[in-house]
Amino acid sequence: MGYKSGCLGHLGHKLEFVLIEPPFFSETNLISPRLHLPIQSSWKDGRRHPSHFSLEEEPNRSVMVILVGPPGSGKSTFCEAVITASRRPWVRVCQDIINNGKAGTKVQSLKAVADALNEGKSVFIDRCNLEKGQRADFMKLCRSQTDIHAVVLDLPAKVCISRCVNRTGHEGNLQGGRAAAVVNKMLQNKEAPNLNEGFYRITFCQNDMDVKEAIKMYSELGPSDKLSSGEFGQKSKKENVQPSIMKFFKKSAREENSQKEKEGNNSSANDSRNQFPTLAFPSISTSDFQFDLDKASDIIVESAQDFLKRVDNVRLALVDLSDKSRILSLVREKAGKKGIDSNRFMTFVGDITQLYSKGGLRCTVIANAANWRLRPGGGGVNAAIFKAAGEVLEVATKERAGTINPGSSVAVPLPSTSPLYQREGVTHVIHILGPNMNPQRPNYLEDDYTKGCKILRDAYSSLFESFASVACLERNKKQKLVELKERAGGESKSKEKREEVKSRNWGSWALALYNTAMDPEKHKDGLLEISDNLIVLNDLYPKAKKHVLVLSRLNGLDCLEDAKREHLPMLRSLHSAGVKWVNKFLSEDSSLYFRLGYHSVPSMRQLHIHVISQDFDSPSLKNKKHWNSFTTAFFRDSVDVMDEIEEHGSAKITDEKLLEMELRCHRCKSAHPNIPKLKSHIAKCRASFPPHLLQNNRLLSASNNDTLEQIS
DNA sequence: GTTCTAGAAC
DNA sequence: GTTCTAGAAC
Repeated sequence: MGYKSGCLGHLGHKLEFVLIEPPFFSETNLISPRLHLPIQSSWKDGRRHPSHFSLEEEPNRSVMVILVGPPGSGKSTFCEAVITASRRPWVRVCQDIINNGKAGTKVQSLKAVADALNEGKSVFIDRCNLEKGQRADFMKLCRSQTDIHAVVLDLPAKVCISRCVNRTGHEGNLQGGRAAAVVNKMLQNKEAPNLNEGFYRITFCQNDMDVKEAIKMYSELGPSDKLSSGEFGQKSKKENVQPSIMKFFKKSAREENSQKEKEGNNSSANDSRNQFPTLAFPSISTSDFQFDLDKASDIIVESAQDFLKRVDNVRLALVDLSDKSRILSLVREKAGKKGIDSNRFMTFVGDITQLYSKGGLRCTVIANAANWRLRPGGGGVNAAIFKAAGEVLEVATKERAGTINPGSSVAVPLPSTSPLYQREGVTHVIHILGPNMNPQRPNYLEDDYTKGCKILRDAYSSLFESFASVACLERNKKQKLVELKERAGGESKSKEKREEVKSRNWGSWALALYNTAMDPEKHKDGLLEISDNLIVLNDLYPKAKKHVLVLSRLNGLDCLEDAKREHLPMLRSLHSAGVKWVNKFLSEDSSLYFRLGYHSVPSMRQLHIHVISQDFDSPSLKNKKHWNSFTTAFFRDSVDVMDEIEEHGSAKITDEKLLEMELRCHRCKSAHPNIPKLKSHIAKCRASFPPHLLQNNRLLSASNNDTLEQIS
């Protein structure tokens, strides 16, 4: 680990200190689903799910101290003084040095804070934090077992300025003459912390004496101590500066948490987190099939983590009946260690057939630990689900499949007449069969865990993939329903609307490709290939080393949304032309990788495939929209588009909101605070591409044997 | 789609 | 002070 830690003797106590320093914040460490917390407002609520509270595990309460003060107010000195004298494990997160000793970003700080809190450490947030908005993101990271404090270093501006002017070697490089201007400007926008923001305690320090007292107070705050709540030391209320320290007993923590647990379960029906498609699943193979719990829990956590990295706006919940469940606690522990966002992957104690009615957990899809015949009975989850869903599930299952192999799954839409649908809101049951280590049951693996683990991995990956496609279908259905309602609501109005949508207003700049396609001879310069039905040209502003457009010449086929079954021959020829150029480029530089695809909502009129190398090494790639248009689901691989149109008559168009997503490396999925940082990362990232891209020839490379075959 | 620029963030 | 983003204009 790249942080320093150690022990110092202090009054006979063991003292631990932790100073964050590079290379702890290397880019690879930024791979953390938890980063969604500050970025994705939809998971604002950072509390752990009620089912995550367990009496034995409850750690001492940690404290998040947000320091508030301009440069020169002595924030760093404050932290260091407390950390060297305290018995509590503290982490100081200082944005000025977080990036390999240099100034870093807020996202990096947020990540460091989240990590420290996850480890049960207390945190000093050493940045100015003068405005409410600057504090808010950090406060969102807080979980229920952490108290948020503010220490306001409210010293006279001239004191701060003179300290800045006189200091040398400041971490944030703010020193000398320009400091005065910066401090004054910052103080103009100062918003004093308020308890309403969510602080448990706020300590104001008006002078050096106050600061000393506050340092003493925090230094003496032992691991299980708790300061009293409220505002202290504001203006001249000196009597409150030295607050009483009360012992915080574990017992009271337990009581509080069990209370929270109750409240959580009752109110979670309206919980905003319930709006995401959620898959509830039992642990596969670990009960009747006697699969090793430790191995199984590893596989569950890894599979879930991998899935959640790739798919947004979904949740997974591992469910077991008993709160003493060994598999639940193993998974909880391992998921915690990996820093998986517990709002997206949770463990839940309850009956999988009554999650909503009894537990308040809305799960649109549940998994069934099925038998190979896909028949009811046998006891356990399988019997319970078939019983709760009624006969209609048996019928619906039979329509889909007769039997199932270990390691695979079968998704069955649940008829709306099923009680499970009506009462619990379950739209699909996914049957899944895992490996069997029980000699009494079919397909006994004779303790071959190499095979067993592979099958279990396959089973979970098949389950999660089924869930993803089900969730996607449901989402589209809802959208269509809304559209239908709108149309029924006002035929004349909606007619106009549709016309408007259909004849989308393309700006003059958006017609360049259309004009070229209609009259290529006029725009011959720079065209790589012209035929009767298509044109290939270099993108005027290439976003990678190689970036060409394969343009349809069909008038009226403006964008992906317009592409229907009758256009399939055109789509196939565009694709083949693209693959041909990929092969040419690969023969010139075999180190490249390529993708061929469409933008869900293009900026330029006239249907075109982007053929783009995956280095994204280009000065024309300048902003978030550029990046996300090629690396999120906004980019629709040509192979998928052809499959979808063949199967459903049209291709899925993804939401333009994807373009606003955080910046993630397209290979290792690490998050980055801005485009320059992202670009320097991707210049060196050599992680393998996500598994999804390695399938179905979505990614073309010199080593891809099928590349050549695709031309024919 | 790009360019320009105000202002947010540091 | 500088760096970076996001929105307007084209």
